[in-house]
Amino acid sequence: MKKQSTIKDIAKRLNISISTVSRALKNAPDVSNETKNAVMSVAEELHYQPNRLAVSFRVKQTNTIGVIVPNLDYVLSTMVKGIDEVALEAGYTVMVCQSNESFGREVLNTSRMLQSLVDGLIISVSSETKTFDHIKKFVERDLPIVAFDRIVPEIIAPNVILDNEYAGYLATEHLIEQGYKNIAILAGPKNLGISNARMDGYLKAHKENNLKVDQKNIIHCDFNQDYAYFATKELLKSKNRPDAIFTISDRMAIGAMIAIKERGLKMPTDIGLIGFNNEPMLSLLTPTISSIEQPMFEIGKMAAKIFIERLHSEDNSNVTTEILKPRLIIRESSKRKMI
Amino acid sequence: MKKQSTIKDIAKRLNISISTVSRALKNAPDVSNETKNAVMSVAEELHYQPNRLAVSFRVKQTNTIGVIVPNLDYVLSTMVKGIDEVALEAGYTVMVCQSNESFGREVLNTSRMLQSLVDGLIISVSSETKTFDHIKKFVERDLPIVAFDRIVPEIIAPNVILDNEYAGYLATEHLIEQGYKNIAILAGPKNLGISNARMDGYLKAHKENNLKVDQKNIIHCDFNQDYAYFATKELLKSKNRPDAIFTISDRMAIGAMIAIKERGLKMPTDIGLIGFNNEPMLSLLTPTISSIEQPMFEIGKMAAKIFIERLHSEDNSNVTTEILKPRLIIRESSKRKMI
DNA sequence: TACGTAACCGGTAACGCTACCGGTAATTCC
DNA sequence: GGAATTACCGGTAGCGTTACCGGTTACGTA
Repeated sequence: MKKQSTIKDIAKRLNISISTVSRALKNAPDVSNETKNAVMSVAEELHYQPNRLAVSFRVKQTNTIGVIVPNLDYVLSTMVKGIDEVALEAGYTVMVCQSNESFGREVLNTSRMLQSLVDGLIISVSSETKTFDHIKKFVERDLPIVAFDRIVPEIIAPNVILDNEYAGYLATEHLIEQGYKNIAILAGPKNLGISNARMDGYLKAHKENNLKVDQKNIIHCDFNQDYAYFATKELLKSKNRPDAIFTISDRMAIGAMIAIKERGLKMPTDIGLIGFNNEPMLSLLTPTISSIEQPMFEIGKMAAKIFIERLHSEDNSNVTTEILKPRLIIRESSKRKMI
Repeated sequence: MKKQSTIKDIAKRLNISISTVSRALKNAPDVSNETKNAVMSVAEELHYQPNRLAVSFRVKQTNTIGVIVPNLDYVLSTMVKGIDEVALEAGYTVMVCQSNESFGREVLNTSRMLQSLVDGLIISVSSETKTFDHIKKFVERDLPIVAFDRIVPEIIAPNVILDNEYAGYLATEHLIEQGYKNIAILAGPKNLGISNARMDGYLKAHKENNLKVDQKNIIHCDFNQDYAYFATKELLKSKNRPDAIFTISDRMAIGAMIAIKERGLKMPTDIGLIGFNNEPMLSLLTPTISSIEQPMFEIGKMAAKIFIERLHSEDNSNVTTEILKPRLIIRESSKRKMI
């Protein structure tokens, strides 16, 4: 381990005090330009790199922001890229950790980060997360938190999320408008907020169109292709089989698609299908699959923006929820009306 | 900012010295069990959390390992998950940064990390990276480095990579074995190691089978669906059009597929196609597309394993290159021989 | 001439923790 | 019974940096 040069070295070299060097380095007003220049050039010469650890320790600020996500799939990794974008811009380093959808892992990550490693947290909670004590610890320490994608109780932290209800509404409304009348929804786990909100939109669209909802058309299953496959298979067996399916993720849509094809049904004529997230592959399948697109990058940027605002403001009592709008992407799988 | 309790608080509470508390907390042998228990319980009571920043500063070790990747696509994010896995296991925190394939961003990230934030670096360099001074700085400071996925000159750091030449060989050999004779390759940028290695395998397979390579069948283009699409379109126009295409990424395979379909050619009869990475969507396309699978998770784990070994060993002069084997996944797009 | 005021700069403490040295009391050994 | 060993524990320095409080010099101003 070669010795890193410090401000002390610079001071010794110039026969000035370390405090002057420190001030010169940060361009303080009470240092003459002459000494500033001298310091700068010696710093250059010695390849001086400030020891961020020492600084952070001293000023109790790390200038890094912790990001915890359940995984790094298409959606989340794009959101993280958004966070990265504005964080870097603002001079912060981002520390990304994955919880792997595990509550324990999430708690571990938060507690490690809490040990003075980060100035705050931007988090998308795992699907297992039901309690929020680990997050409250940040609040108690007055460290800003913002939640994104997956919601967290508002008392605890501001949220940046998609308008999931509207998204569900949009998808369902589109199917109804295309003449589908017996629409099933492959929802996520029963108590997952993100899933329920999308289902609310589904219900709302039915109500507005005076269609009644068959409870058998509401399927709760895991966010997962295989589950969706089996669920769809079951659905299609029933005598009053649905004529359209709305899945709350594209992966689930794929599972549904496979079951539909196996059954020999044609999309969109026999049955309609619409997914969620608009992953790029959807336009490559036959038929191409409709989906709901969310502004992932913007959600990430917004989360980081709010985070940094809170970091710089004294009063963080106002906890807001930022809701971004989705967009409906119509493709072959759900478009049976010709214009 | 509520005051965090420190070992000083614990010491005061028990009327013992801070050094004893420090030792008790880390279960040192020269502290009686009695005081250890007392310390532990008071620590619990005060919600004591060690200040990792102070510790890291003091012992000049952060216990975090920096990871820099060009992006977080399917392949890289799985590799990162592998790194995460063994790092967490070994008690390290992982700090992931994206360079967005930008050299400038990569340098920025490395230099920030170098400011005593990490104990070393696991990196997959950006495609723009041609010089390695920013990485050498780690070496100069005796901080371990390991490169993965994208290779780095061996003098600088050990590598963990796929056997790209063998992968290229495997794909090409398979196409030849299926009776294709005029095989094109959509390679990456001209000076990208990863791409050239795969091309070497392509050449080797030809040589071994006494097929000569038509230079017009070697196309260099960006790692990108659109480029691949246009390149393929051109290829298919030529009078002696290829009867098979090997692309060095799945995204490129998709681009090629679209061009092939547009041209009205059937896979695998008219033309064969094989991609690279085995992204999950390939099995959903019609036809399903063959590909080369790399052990992503294992590469990540291996990189982290080697990294940690180097962290703990004194002598890091032996710089190795770990080469993992790919696997050929045969699907419809390239299988025209019935058995 | 005396004094106020900039303009600079230096000294020191402190952040929380650990490493090291040294000390005391109790126990063991010949 | 004296020396050596063991089992604990305390004091202190210091990691690199910044914040704070002073101090010195030079220059105006009355």
